Amino acid sequence: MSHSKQAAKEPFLALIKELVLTYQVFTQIGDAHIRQLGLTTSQFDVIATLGNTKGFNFKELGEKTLITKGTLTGVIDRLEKKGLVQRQMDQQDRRVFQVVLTKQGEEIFEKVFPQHISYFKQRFQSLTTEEHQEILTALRKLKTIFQE
Amino acid sequence: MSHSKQAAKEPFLALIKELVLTYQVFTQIGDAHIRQLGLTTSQFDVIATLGNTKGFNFKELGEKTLITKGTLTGVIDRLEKKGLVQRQMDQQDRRVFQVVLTKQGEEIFEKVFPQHISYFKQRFQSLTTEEHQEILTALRKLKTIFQE
DNA sequence: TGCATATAGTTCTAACTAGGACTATACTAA
DNA sequence: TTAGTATAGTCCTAGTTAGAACTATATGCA
Repeated sequence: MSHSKQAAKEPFLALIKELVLTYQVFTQIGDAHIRQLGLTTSQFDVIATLGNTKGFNFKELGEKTLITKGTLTGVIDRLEKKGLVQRQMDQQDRRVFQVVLTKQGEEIFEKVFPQHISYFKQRFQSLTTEEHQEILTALRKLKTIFQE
Repeated sequence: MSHSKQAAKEPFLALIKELVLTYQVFTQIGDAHIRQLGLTTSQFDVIATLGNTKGFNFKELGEKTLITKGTLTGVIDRLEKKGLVQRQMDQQDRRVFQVVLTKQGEEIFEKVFPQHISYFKQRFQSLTTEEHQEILTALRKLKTIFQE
């Protein structure tokens, strides 16, 4: 969504543009950091979601990471090939796989996740609690608009 | 970025999560609408950017649409194949192509762009000018944090 | 002029993306 | 039991994505 030349006429376009830019900047610095750690964003998300849990099936994992099922199959394939996660049969329902971190996956989680967290945490130090709350409220309001 | 279970401990994660969700919801409804019109988001962005202009070269187009050059080549290729845009030689600099809408591309632009705009415009009606300004300010603040 | 460096766009690779078709399994109601 | 329907995950397709290597052209400086 660019439309910058229209933004004067339609002020809401400036808002959308700002959302896109903010997200873009966020993912760029986040992705760069994660890539340095040898993972993709999706792979990191999966590992972060599975960390400190007993695992989730594909459906749950997809809902939590916002990765759609078709994509998730590939992401899990690659993580499994790297030895970081494992598919486990579900006894109750043979259609279902539980995805769990391997020992190696857990090590990565414990090393990489706090690192990534603190990478962002620093940047948020400058926000007051009030500002934090304002931004949260603003984002929720915006989200609601899109959901109407 | 999921990390929902950590959000209690690290409040800034809730903020990040909300940003991701908001963006996700926005792109989902936007993309769905654009897809109905037979275009991808990137293709739409290019057409929307080129509309009512004399065209842009790849560099300018990339900056405006936030599409990186490597990706842009492919997007333009496909739009060219559809007959919606055209590469034009630049007389001054033979490394440069100007990308312009074809007649057919302009027709699409004139039909589809206002439709898409109004699709979003409706949803923003409910915002007061003040709320609008608050959200804009919040997004800018958040973006600045990521840019530090 | 002629070399060094910069820039524009293309190509390549690995991965992600949504959506829909597909397969296997489970559930539900007659 | 059996037919119909729902669900879980996979496969397939077309497209996007970033980044890095590459080619062609331009520019700046000696």
